[in-house]
Amino acid sequence: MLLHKFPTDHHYPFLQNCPQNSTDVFYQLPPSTSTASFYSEGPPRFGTFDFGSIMIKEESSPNSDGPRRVVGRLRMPPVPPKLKLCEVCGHSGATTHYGGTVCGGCKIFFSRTVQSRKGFVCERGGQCPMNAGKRAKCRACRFQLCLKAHMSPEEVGRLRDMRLGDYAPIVKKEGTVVGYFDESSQPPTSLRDCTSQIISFIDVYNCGNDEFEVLRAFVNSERNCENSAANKYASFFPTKCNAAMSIQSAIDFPMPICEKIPRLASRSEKIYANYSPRGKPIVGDLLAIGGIFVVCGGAFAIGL
Amino acid sequence: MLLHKFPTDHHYPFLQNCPQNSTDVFYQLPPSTSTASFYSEGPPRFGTFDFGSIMIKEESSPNSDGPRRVVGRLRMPPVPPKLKLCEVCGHSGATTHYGGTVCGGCKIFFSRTVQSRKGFVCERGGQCPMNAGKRAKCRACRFQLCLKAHMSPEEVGRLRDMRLGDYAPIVKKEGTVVGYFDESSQPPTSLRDCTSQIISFIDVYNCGNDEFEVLRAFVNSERNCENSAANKYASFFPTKCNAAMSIQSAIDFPMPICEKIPRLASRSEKIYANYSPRGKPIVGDLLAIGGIFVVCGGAFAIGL
DNA sequence: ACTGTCCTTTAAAGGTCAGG
DNA sequence: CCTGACCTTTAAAGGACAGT
Ligand SMILES: [Zn+2]
Ligand SMILES: [Zn+2]
Ligand SMILES: [Zn+2]
Ligand SMILES: [Zn+2]
Repeated sequence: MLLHKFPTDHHYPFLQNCPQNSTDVFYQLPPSTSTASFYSEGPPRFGTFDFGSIMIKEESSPNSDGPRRVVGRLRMPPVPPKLKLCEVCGHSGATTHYGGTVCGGCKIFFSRTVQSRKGFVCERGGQCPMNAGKRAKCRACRFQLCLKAHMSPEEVGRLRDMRLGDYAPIVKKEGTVVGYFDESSQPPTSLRDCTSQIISFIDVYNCGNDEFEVLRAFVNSERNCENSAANKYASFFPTKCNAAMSIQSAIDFPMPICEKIPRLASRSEKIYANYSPRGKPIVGDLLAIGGIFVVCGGAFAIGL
Repeated sequence: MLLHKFPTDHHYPFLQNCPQNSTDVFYQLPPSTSTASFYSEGPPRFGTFDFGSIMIKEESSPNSDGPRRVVGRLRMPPVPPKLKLCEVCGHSGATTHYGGTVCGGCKIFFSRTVQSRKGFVCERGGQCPMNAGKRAKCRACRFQLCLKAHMSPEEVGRLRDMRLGDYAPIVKKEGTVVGYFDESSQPPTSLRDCTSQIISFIDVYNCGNDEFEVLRAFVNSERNCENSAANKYASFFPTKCNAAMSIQSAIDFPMPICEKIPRLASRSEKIYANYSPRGKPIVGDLLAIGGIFVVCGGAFAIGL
């Protein structure tokens, strides 16, 4: 039996009922005050209006029976944790991860899947039932549900990219999850299928010169194609890098825009570069061949 | 000219130089290792490949002269901090706050300005010089520069809203900073001007049913209008709250959608609600009068 | 090798308070 | 009052490790 924490990370064990009307109600002083952290001392008390360690600095009408005004160190008011359900597996205690409201297990599953650059194919038609017990049964269906929950592959690696100074905030757009296939459709295995997918993607977003979206299309495509033909084609090209090219340029002048970097690079910079499907870090994973891009970082090639 | 759409600068600074080959290079062990935090001991050393407190768990060929493989606790590699300049005042050491790259002073200035719901008018034509020494001289110009730096008023209060469970991630759109006036234009004082600004805004975003965008328009407008007529009109209406209405509904059936809440409420929940110019928390600051909305939370009314 | 829980670290929001 | 340095708190990313 696995242990489950409710909720996973953050518990706000504080008052549940807030006053209901707007007549002036001032905080009553607790019998004793301390400067210790409000959040770290003693068991939580519910149903009462307990402000623990509020520091009193000023009082009006100090010995009247009327309300007293509390000024000074007022911590953010406690709120009961709203237990949300994981949008992938339905598990309780979900919080926001990579753009979706998911549990800790689905969080780490998504992160690892994106970083490994693996693609999965459901063996049962792409309609596997998903719950806390069955979520690990089919990785293809689980990942598809992650995407449907609006988890963003490009969020994986954000923290590393920020430290390297290469992070640019993601501008979310409506209907972001495009380019992945429906779970009901078969993954493409032909060059034609992949190409049309990319074209559709570019069409939808009208962003032919935006490398970021291009990368997204590749990452998406990668996930749905056979991992064969590997890096066979990489050796045909020189290793000079140039990712600052548009799709049109790549089509007009097919050329490699990176070299392959092994999955487990030997220098940490390379490892991190390999992890990030966004901006600078992705450089090292793309090739343009014959007018189409080929993702090869994870021993992968579209069609061909 | 009323509307000013700021240019979007989402550069994706792609690579200039990539490593040229992928020969295996393994980490060399440092002379001594410790389990203390890599980040907390001593100044970071740059330009060398120093892994500080890596815990060694496994080595291949332990006493050969060849490369050694390091496995286990690998901390994120240190990177030199990139000192950025504040986009408002030019001060060094800026980091990301409310969507802009600004210094600590401009961060807190922006937060307080948004929360106070005050509007400023430059007394010198809106072109005041701005640097670390002069930034406090003109709040109008400073705030305008904050907006130009893409700081978002709706980011203020995000943390409080998340704790209350009312936070919805902001979907950024192109040219988000619309609805504020140029510093070179005069703030509107007529109902006509304000209305046309709002209409333009709705036009641009095609989001007539999106309360969030409506609120943004109001906050923007509020900042550029006379703070007169105060809450005069609030008393004309009952105090029932209802923010779940569309613009069209408000125009078709003018009605109050909130009650006024005093600036310094006596209950912390209301204080926080009053702080947040976004989503649910704003309830308490809006009135619909005669088909137009009026922001009155901070003793404010549009035109009229 | 994959999973999931626990824990650390990071970026950024928010609170405090002395100085003006 | 307003300002800004300094500090705390939060949400979420990332790392580690034991279980399977
Ligand atoms: Zn889940
Ligand atoms: Zn399946
Ligand atoms: Zn500044
Ligand atoms: Zn000015």
